[in-house]
Amino acid sequence: MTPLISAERLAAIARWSHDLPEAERERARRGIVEKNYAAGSYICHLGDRFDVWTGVIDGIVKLSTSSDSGKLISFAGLPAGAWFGEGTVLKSEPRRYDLVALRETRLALMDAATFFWLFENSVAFNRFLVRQLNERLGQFIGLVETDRLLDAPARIARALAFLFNPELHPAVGLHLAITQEEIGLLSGLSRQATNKALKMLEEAQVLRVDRAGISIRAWGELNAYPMRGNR
DNA sequence: TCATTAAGCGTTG
DNA sequence: CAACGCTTAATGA
Repeated sequence: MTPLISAERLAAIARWSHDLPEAERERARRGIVEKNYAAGSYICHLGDRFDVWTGVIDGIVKLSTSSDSGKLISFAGLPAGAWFGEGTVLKSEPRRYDLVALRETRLALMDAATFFWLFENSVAFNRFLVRQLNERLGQFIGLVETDRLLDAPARIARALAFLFNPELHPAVGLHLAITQEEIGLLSGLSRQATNKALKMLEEAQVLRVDRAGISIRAWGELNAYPMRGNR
């Protein structure tokens, strides 16, 4: 049902594992199982205990929450190669948002004991964690900025820049298979608004829209959008 | 009034 | 068959 991850697969989706000495890498592997989730299904709900550090093998995971009034808020999408949840595992607290599989998704789940063992014993692992947290911090600062701009193309650009981030998601490359509907779900926009904004971004030469996917020329160009004046 | 959305449907690759 | 474009009716600012 939930088999241990193979060494090959771990190498393919976990960039961090490459930097670990063989013994540590094997120890990590034996603490990771694979699990499948159907499209649209919840991986966990806000408030749930979900004490695993999680890697995306395949598919896309959406982080979202709803306010008391029922308004939906999407944070980020996590594509293949992303690892997340270190915050909640470290603090051993309930999840602060819902996790939804946007499409058929396969996850790698590392149990908390293994995570803490690496945290206590592996220099390489900690180096990865610091780099990842630092990269995320920069992303979330940008998120606040675009939240106040409330500009549809800018919001889309931000969501896509997160997905394409080479530091966090090295597996993604310059092309990402994602539908416009999924992009809309991630950025909290309708399908029409998403389509319109994507065409504007295409017009601005920051990306190319192809069937069931998005291509970018360089991550920097996407991440820099919008470049109006000095603010 | 004008803009935006979800839903349904036709087209297409 | 799924992604996308287009139309339409509802919603609301």
